Amino acid sequence: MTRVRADDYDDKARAIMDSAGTLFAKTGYPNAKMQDIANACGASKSMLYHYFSAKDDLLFAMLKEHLEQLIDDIEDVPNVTKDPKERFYSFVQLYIQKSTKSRHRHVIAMNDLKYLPKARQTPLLELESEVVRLAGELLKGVNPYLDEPLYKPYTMMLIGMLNWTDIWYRPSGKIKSQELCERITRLFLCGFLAEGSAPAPISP
Amino acid sequence: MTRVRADDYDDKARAIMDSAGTLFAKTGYPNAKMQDIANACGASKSMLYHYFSAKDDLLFAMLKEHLEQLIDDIEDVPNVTKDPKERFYSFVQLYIQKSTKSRHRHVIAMNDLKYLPKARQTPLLELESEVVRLAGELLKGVNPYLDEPLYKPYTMMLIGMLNWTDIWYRPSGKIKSQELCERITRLFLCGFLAEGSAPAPISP
DNA sequence: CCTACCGATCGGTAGG
DNA sequence: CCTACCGATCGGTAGG
Repeated sequence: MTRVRADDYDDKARAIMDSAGTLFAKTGYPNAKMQDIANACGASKSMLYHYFSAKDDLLFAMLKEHLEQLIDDIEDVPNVTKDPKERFYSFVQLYIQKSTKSRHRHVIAMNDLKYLPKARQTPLLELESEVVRLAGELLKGVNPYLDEPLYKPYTMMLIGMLNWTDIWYRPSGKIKSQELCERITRLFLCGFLAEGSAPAPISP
Repeated sequence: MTRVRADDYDDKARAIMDSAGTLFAKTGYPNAKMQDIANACGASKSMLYHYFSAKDDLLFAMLKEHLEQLIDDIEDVPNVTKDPKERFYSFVQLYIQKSTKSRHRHVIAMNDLKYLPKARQTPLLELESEVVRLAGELLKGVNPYLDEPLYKPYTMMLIGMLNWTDIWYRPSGKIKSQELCERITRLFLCGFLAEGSAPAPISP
């Protein structure tokens, strides 16, 4: 009989990633000491190293899980509705109506990727490119009349607007997240649909 | 006769801030070693400490100068034109048509402020608030018909879009910076002007 | 006696 | 799971 991994191994690993995520988001990866993370988990430093053999591994696992989850969610958007504008709105919702955990990881993905060695950055950068590509597809669905090279800048304008909400927006404030989603969607679509030659589509 | 500080003292301090800024922007503040900065300057580490008595002082001086310059530039916008939409366009230009140096410092202000001790963060955060306040004033000029608490989120949508250009936009690419300024201005103003009750202004 | 630097090294810290 | 400790690193300093 070979010894098996404890049943709650994955649960504990996730709990560590959550505590570490909160800390990384608040202080930045280099400022967060392994001892701090251990304290935040109510565990010892050695216990941490049982689950993640290096600080980099912890950051990498956290970001990989986050980006893969985000991509899954975006890929699911077309199953929700066929209307391109509603798909766009669903995408905005994904970014704004996130859990605290997801918001933290998003901030970390933006700020702390550069503290990983190049070789570990690459697969994560590829996942980020995939997010951008999927967002671009959604934009093409909304307004197919632009020149191809223009979708990238508009995608980035949108993603910039959405990413920045992590910095300033607090769902506990006056503006409800639904209202913010609606305002961002209206603002962006109004300007984006006005671009390019947009002849009335011919119904078959 | 009292000895005076070398004539080129300020020039050299500026040259150090430029080299350090490039490094901080690329690797992040904690990853940039004083030795690396010295190497980038073609100088010795001791020389660095002659101009900045600590690494934190270097970061602080750089960000203070950058934010004060940015605020000066924004405050000058009303002198360029009276038309609110043209003022808005000038503001967008300030953010997009930046020098490499300014772009680097902007990235650093976003990412690395948290590596300063709290007491040194505070004055810089106040300068950042002033930038947001001034941007809000410009938005109010363009569309004065919104409820007061709504200007903050729209200001942040705009600033998010603008800040993110530091990440993805390369002026050397296909899209010229003027075109990007125009597209961002069109996109934002189209959606922003459609908001709120906007009765036709009565000409006197 | 000053400022502008250099080569060398110390004291403290953090990942593992 | 803890304490003790290492090898390496790095910000900051002292002598000339």
